[in-house]
Amino acid sequence: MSATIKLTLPDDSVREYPAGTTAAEVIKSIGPGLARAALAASLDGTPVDLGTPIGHDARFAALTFDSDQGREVLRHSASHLMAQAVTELYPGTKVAIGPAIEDGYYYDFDRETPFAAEDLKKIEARMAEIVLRDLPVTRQEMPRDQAIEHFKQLGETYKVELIEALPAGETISCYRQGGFIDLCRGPHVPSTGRIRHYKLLSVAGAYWRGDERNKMLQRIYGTAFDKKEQLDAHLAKLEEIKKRDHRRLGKELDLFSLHEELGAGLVCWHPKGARMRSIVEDHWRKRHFAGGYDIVYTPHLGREWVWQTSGHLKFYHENMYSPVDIDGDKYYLKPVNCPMQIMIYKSGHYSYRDLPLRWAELGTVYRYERSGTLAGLFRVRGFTQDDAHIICTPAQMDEEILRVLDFSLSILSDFGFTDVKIELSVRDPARLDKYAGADEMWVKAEQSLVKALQARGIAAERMEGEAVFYGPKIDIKIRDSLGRLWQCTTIQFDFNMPEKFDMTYVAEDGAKHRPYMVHRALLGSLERFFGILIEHYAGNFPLWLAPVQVAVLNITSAQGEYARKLAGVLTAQGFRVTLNPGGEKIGAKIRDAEIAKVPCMAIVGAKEAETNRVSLRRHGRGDVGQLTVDELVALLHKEVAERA
RNA sequence: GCCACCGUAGCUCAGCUGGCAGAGCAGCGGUUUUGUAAACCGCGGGUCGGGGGUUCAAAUCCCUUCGGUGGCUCCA
Repeated sequence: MSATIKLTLPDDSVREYPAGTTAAEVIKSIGPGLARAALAASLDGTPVDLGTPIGHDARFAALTFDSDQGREVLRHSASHLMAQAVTELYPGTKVAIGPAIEDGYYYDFDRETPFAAEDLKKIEARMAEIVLRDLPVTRQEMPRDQAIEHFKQLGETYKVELIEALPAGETISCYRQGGFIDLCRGPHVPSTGRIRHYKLLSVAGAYWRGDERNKMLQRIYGTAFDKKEQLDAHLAKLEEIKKRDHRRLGKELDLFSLHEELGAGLVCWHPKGARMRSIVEDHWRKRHFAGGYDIVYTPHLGREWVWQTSGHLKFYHENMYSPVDIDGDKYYLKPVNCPMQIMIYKSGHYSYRDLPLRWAELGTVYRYERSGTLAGLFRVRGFTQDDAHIICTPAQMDEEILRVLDFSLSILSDFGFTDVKIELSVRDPARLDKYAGADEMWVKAEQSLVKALQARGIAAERMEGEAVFYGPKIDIKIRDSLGRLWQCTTIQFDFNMPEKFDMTYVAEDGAKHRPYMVHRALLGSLERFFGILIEHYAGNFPLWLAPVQVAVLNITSAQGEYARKLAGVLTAQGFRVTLNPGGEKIGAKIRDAEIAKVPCMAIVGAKEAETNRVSLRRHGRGDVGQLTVDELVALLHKEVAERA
């Protein structure tokens, strides 16, 4: 080992230190501010403890909370802190795993009595104490056998199981803080005092290793931040998410309902929600016709033969409902639309000149989802997919994929979603045997998907092994106004159905060939998409989507006639208008309209009635001044057209 | 499906360790005619999610079932 080592910092500057200098000392030499912020360090990209002596040349970086790795270290340390508090408060509790996750961390515990909300407060208080103790967090390595023995003696059977799963001969690292020792790869913050701003959020059940055959453990979720403002902002965001919850807004704005008496996961669209849905559907249809699609309708159930042929009875049986008996035949509610559309295809003969076919459908499907997974509009048992199937020749494939990608992104942007994340899911190269369809088809299909993404300069994340068994796919996730990602669009090749149903077309050579088929759901499910829209806009819908666009409010009943006429003019212009001619004060009428989140309030008193004008008040913005009725109509038309 | 928690009027919620079901808003009937987020008075409304049990007595305790919430799991 040389006496000095060279460390390359992120700005590419190189500094020399005596060999064996610790990461903390290096950071201290860079600057006191950085030393205060540093949670751990990174050596050639690998995170290490601040106390690690450095013995060789390397790329070096301090890890602060600003980096993903730094955040992970702090939160992982917070999970250890929580586990220590729990084991101190409730002796005999076994600890399982406690990783950092997006936005926080959790730890799974095995304890007879469940944790109550009060327990979280107690645990938090104990965590605060341990922080004050400022216990050093130290790393300790031991051979595998010794580690197993050690945790056996502690009665930590889950840890023993974890270590046993590690390869033989591997050195096991543990981290100790005070009397608490945990199996852990690390790194961690140097002492418990370094964890300052944290909060326990919820308790939930979780199976050991995520397998429902295993014991149900108790998981406590928490989060941790480096600065108080960050934690406060995060908690404020959680509050905001609660406020925007589509289940709450759906009720408040009278958009939809679910009923115990009707059955779980079945949605009733109220007039206002249905109005919005019809606007979404109308736009969707208009764009599809303009985009070269035809629209089809198919039934809600079909005979056993269809589902046997498609393979759903074999592979998707758990998600399908029991059959209905019709004249002694079994009919199943459809969980997907494709077989029905294939029936349409099979009713004719197609030549290569007829392709590509682009068939879209708002098809209502029924899937059994386990009761615990149901959630508002996001996970239901009956929903309408905006499904489409593209049937094309190999030569048309590239163009069709590019076209459907452009089309999807364009429609998502119509609804205000321009920030998207795209994933390309391909085969698991290690398990090529578990996929349907010829190897050549997979290769070509994947090339089409890649080419389309490249043509648009889209950096998609490649997901090895995430393809469904019947074909590769592109998924588009949209980012909402709170930064959350929602998967909507999926563009999937299907090499299975054309085969199963023996779909063919006659090619230039006069022979029958197998067409390529692509499934595409764009908005996904109308129910779910509606839920996303509600939360994205927090119920403050843009004018073109708002179920009620204008509330006409007269100041006294003397303007009743003028108000009625105005409402009539706006309605005739195609706007959605309500009139509140009642005897309340204008303040009360305005309040009602504001609470209903109506985008425009047309307020008319004596002055307006005389001059054929209105006073326009915008939701959330207040009075924006007077304008003539014609000006109002023009303004509304313009705003609707812009979908602003 | 599993674990925890929850279910009281249309909505939001109060009702402590068992002792005659409450409030605000909404609704309805009046009065009020009002200038940018709540006028006033009055009235009606509940088998306390359903079923069973314990008890002299159950919204309250126990069992069961349905539904919801947070997770786990699954997602052709």
